[in-house]
Amino acid sequence: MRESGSKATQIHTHQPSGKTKLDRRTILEAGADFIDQHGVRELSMRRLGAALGVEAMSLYRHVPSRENLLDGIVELIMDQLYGDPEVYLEPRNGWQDYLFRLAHGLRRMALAHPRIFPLVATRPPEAPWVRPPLRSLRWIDSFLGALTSSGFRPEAAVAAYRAFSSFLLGHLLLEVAALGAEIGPVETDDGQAQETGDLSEYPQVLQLQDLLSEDRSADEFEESLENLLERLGTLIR
Amino acid sequence: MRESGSKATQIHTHQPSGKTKLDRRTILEAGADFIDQHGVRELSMRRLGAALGVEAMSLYRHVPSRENLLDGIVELIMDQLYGDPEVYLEPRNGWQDYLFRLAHGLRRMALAHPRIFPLVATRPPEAPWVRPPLRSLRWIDSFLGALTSSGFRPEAAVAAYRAFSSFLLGHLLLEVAALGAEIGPVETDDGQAQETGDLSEYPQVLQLQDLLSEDRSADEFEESLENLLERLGTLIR
DNA sequence: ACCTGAACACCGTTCAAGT
DNA sequence: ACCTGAACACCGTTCAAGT
Repeated sequence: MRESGSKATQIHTHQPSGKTKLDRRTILEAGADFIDQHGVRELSMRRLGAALGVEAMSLYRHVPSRENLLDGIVELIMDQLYGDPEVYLEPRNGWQDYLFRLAHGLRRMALAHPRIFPLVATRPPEAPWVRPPLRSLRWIDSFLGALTSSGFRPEAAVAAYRAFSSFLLGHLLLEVAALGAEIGPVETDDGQAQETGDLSEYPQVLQLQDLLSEDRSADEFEESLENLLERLGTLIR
Repeated sequence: MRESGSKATQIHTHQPSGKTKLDRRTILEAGADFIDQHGVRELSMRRLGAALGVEAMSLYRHVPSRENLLDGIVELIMDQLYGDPEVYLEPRNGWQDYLFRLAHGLRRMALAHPRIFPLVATRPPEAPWVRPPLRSLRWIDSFLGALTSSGFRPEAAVAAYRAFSSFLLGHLLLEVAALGAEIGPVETDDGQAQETGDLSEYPQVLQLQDLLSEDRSADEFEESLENLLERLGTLIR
């Protein structure tokens, strides 16, 4: 009956049986699990309560609303980045190594939680200049510090922060979207499960379909990141 | 009582008084208007019905579900790109001019409908290789044709399509998010209206706050696009 | 042929009541 | 102190009934 050390910081499956003490953290973890398995659309307060073996209304003792719950889940997932041993808060081998590790850490996070990442990308941030996917002040501070301490002028560091955010957001969102299409149509109970129809009107698409369907996302990520780092290098002076 | 030529292809405000014939197109336009004004979260079938001066259940005669309605709205907005006189379906002054115009056309669309663009970005596409924000087969075909006819090998054209999509998605999503933050907190009835708290733990952020708050999105777009076009140029052979 | 009323199975959220 | 039952005001969607 006893569960093994249940304070693990990673996301783990919560069975209805595991009647832990029900604090905010437990609820957020269960919520993240739920979205990983069934998608955001399926997540209701009642169902999440049921998953925790508790009446839905009990959640409101620890979480003020469903909106706040979603924000909390995004924050929880972002916090996993601190636990990633490959990612440093301070640069150790120059700013390129720092950015390289940060980018790959974020990519691992996105691929580990493909159904949560769209939330990371689209939930309104707490300030307009806090840009997804680097949604936490602590990481933004770390980012800017790493660059200014490496010789970037303030303007250049901020420009780098913006270019970095937009590159990661675009690439990772497309990558998890492609992944989501493979995972499950549970999210979409309607028309978009439609097969790709008649392509005869689209000769280019028809002819290049094999190339289009190929998955080159890992290589693309590497190449685009390398290009970005080079470009950012020109900002130093 | 008579309205001026009401077949206009642009989005226009539908008052409850304007009892048009209620077909799918009318419903989609009213839906787009509604989202522009109140955000997706506020859009319910009942409220959209009311906005059209009709009982909510009547909508189901023309639209199979709310999900399908949202997809239809995205499609409607994307179709506006065909009406943009600055954007060409066929290249007229080389592939760079073609891509430049296409990118700017998409940006105009995103900025005209900042609350709809996140839907363009995140709705599951009809095939995994159909990437937002270029969500239509017709545009993808146009894109690939423009590049192959300009000397891009098939692999290079596809690589360009991917890089172009990811650049636009990242940049435009961040741009409309920043815009949305300025527009209205109607979307967010909860905690995220919080003011930016104590920044004393984040010295870099504190020091660079003015730079961070500056809006440089138009310049950034131009510069990043130019850089992208240069990079794509190296793919020709 | 097109719209509607009533109904069903859900929601998020509140609050007095229970233990 | 923490959880619950019942209730409120909403949802999306179905379908027999109205015109």
